[in-house]
Amino acid sequence: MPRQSKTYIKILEAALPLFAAYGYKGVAMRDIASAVGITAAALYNHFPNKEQLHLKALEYAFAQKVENLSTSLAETGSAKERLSRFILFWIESFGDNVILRSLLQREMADADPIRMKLLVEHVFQPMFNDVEVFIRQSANGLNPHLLFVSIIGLVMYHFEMSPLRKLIKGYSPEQDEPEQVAKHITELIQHGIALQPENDG
Amino acid sequence: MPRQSKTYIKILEAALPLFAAYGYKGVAMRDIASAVGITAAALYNHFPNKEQLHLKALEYAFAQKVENLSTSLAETGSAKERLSRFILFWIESFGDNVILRSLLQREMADADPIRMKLLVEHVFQPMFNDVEVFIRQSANGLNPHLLFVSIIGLVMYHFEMSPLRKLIKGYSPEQDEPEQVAKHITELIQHGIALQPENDG
DNA sequence: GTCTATAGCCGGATAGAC
DNA sequence: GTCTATCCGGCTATAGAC
Repeated sequence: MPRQSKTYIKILEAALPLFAAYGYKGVAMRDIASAVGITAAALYNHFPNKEQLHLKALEYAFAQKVENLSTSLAETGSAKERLSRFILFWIESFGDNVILRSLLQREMADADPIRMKLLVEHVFQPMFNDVEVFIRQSANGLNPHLLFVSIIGLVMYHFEMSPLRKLIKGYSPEQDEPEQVAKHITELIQHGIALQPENDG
Repeated sequence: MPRQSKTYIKILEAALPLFAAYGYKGVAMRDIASAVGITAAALYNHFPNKEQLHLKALEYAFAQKVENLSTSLAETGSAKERLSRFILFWIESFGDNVILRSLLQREMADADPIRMKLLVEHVFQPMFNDVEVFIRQSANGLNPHLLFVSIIGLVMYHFEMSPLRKLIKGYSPEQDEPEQVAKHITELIQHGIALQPENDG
């Protein structure tokens, strides 16, 4: 395949933070162009239209992540260790990374079929494959699919809610620390909240 | 305060599903007007501009929900029952309701301070107040704020991911049933996933 | 491959008749 | 309070010179 030019990559990398912050419709071709240092007309030498530029940018952002998957989730260590690694990987890859997290957030809201397929192929399917066996043997009776979604949601929502959570009374900044979030989630998933047992039959 | 006219309410109710589906920038004043059955110019007899219409629509959508809060979360029953009621309330109010869920999703992505404040005042703060005591006494050592976010995230993400989850291998439609999701979440929060204990000290 | 200039369209908002 | 008509700005995309 033909090697991508340097400008091509520069465009993708300039576009990603803009799409993340303002959404597809909130970003003008002029905005991307000026972030790169060229004019809007020049963009059309590299992409046929805005939609394709957006799609290639998403692909560029998420395809890179796949490579790190299998290596960082190698099947070693205790169940507890592997769970911790999985959670930490999500936090570092998609939670604590404002750009990737916002892109994911906006894509799920728009729910465009083509982009959903892209995300499943590059992120969620490989991820699910890597943890399915682990999840299946660990979870006592819990459906693997549901549990997969639960763990991801547990991670992502802490970061998605960060602009809002700060406004709830009693908030303290330490709750935004990735380490605190990771610890909390790991603890919760492993043991639950231990309600006072009344009739637990 | 002056009573809102019938058309005023009709406009809000016509606008909400549009904003939910296409986002603020994805909806034109002409779109809202034609959904109501009037012209765009007529909208300006009721709202000064698009931004205010949007804000009033959000307020209308979420303010209604507050009233149901305290009644449905009355402080009766066992801890387990109250947890179940809380989870079920979120699922029925914001998860299974495509419009409210999508609105929330898009607002959190945009993170506009004024709208964040609106959501906190009308939804999250009252909700947190209602469950804080309950959460505090139940959770052994877990931070109430973090746990509050965890429970909400656990609920919401199942629904936010629904357009994407269908594409992951091994998906079955029953996983989308609100009852299944509720059961799964309640079970997970209470007991965790029960990893093989190795050194749990 | 980038520029300037511009076509063509769409969207928010206003003016003024009814 | 709603209409028609219209202004104006911003946007995607193209044409053509360099």
